[in-house]
Amino acid sequence: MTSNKLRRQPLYEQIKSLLMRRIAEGEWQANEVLPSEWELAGELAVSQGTVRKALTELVGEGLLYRQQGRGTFVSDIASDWGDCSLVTPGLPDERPDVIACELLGCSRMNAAEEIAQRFGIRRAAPLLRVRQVWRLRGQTVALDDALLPAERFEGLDARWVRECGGVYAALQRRFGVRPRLQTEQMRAVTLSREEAQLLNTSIDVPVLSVLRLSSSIEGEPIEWRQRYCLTEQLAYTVCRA
Amino acid sequence: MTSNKLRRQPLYEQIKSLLMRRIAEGEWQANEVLPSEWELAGELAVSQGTVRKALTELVGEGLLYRQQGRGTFVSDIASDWGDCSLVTPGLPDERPDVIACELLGCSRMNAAEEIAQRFGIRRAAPLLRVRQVWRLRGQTVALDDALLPAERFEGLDARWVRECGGVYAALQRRFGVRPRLQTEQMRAVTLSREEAQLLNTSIDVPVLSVLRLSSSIEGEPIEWRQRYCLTEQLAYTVCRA
DNA sequence: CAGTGGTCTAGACCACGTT
DNA sequence: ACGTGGTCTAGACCACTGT
Repeated sequence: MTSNKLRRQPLYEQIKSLLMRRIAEGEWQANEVLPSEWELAGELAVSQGTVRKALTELVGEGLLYRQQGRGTFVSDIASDWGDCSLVTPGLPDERPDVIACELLGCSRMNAAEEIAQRFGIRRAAPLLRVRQVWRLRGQTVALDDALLPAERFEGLDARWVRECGGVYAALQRRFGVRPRLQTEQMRAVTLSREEAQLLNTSIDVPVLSVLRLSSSIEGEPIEWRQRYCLTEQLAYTVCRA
Repeated sequence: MTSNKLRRQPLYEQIKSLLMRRIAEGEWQANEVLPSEWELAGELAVSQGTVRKALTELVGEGLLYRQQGRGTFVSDIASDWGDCSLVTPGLPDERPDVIACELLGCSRMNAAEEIAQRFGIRRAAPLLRVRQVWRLRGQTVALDDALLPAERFEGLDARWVRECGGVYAALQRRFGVRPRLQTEQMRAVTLSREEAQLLNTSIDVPVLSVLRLSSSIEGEPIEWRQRYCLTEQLAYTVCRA
C-alpha cells in the first residue's frame, strides 16, 4: 500500500475507498467475485487481516457479500426502495412482488432555503426533480417526488433513470454513489387533487406519506424524496435485516 | 476459556453470550465501564483479539459502546420506541421531545392461529397483552397494543412495566432480553370508535398504523405490537444511524 | 505518565465449496 | 486436493484520556 507517512486515515479506510472507487468504475460487476483476500493483500502490499477488516466493513455497508469457501462478491444494484417494500398487511415476511417503475419526468428547479441548507448548497441552486409512479400487479400504488442537487450529479437525466430502472441505480452506475437511507418520516395524510389523480384514487382516502433523506455512505446528503403510498390493501414494510 | 473440544460455536460467540448474561444479571449497570480487553482476555484465558471481536459485535448490536482511551461501557436501557421517534414534520434531525408512557393495563389472552405460529408456540397458548398510550407535551399522540408470549416471560406484569417505564426496559431488566425491531409495517388508516376515544380524536382523522415485530438478538420472536400514531402535527421518524 | 481502545502484522489452523 | 473465507493467537505500535 502506497501510504504516505503523514497519513491520518487508517490503512483499511484507504483500502475501502480504493475498492469502492474500483467497483464504481465497473472493474467488477454486480454478483461478480473479487480477488481473494490474499491476492488483494499482495497487490496492495498489506496484510491479509487488514484487507479483511476493509472487506468486513464494506459487507456491513451492503456493498459486498461473502460466501464461505467461494469468495467475496459485489452486491446487487440498489433499488429505490432500499430495505423497504409493499406487502400484504399482517404478513411481514412475505416475499414482496416485483414493483414496476414508470418515470413521469425529470425537471430542474431552484432550491428553497430549507432544501439548500440540507444539501449544503447555496440558496436557489439548481435541483433535479424526478417524479415516478410505481405499479404492482397493474395497480398504481405509489408516487415519488425526488430532489437531488443538480450540480453534484451533472449529466443525470431521464434517459439514465429510465435505462437503469430507478434513481438509485442510476446514481450507482453513473456516479458510483450508493445511496443509504438516513431517515424516513411517516405520516397519514390526504392528497391534493393533482396527486390523487396521478395515483388514480380519490382525495379523501387516507394515504401514507414517507419523507426520506438519503446520503452517500460517507454521509454526504444525496436525496430528499417525498413518497405517497396507497395502503388500503398494502403495507409499507421497513425491514431491518 | 473452558471450551470443550467438540464445540461448534466460535470462542467469540461464547464470550458474547457470557457477557450478555453477566450484563443481564446486573454485574454492570447502564453506563458503567467493563473490565479492559486485556483483563477480560486474562480472566477468560483467550487472546485480547478474541475479546475484541466479541466486544465489537456487541457494540454493533447496541448493547455496548466504546470510548477510545476510556473504556467499554454498557449502553442505556432500550426504549419502546427503539430508533424511532415523533418529531416535527420536515425536520428529520430535530431532537425528539421526551415522550411519556401511561400504562392502560396488562391482561392475558389466548393466541390466535396466526400469532401462535409467529411466536412458535401452540395454538391458544397464553399471551400477555400490554396497552399503553404515549403523551407529548400533554397531548395523547400514540396508542400501543403489545402481545408477548406469556410462558416465555412468566412473571412480567403491570408493576414491572410501570416501574421500568416501558415493555422493552422491563424485558431487559427482568429477563436480560434486549428487543430488536425486526420489521415495521406502516399504513394510513382510520380508527375504531374505542381506539379514537383512547387517542382523544375523532374516527375520521387519518392515523398512522405501525405493526411491529420484535425479536431478541438471537432471533427469537419476542413481541407483536400494534401502534397508532396521530400524525397531523407530528411525524413518525425511523432513523438509521 | 500509565492505561485504554485502535490499527497492523504474521502465522496457524478450521470449515466450507468446488474441482 | 485445493482455494476460499472464518477463527484464533501473539506481539507491536499508535492515539486518546485521565492523573
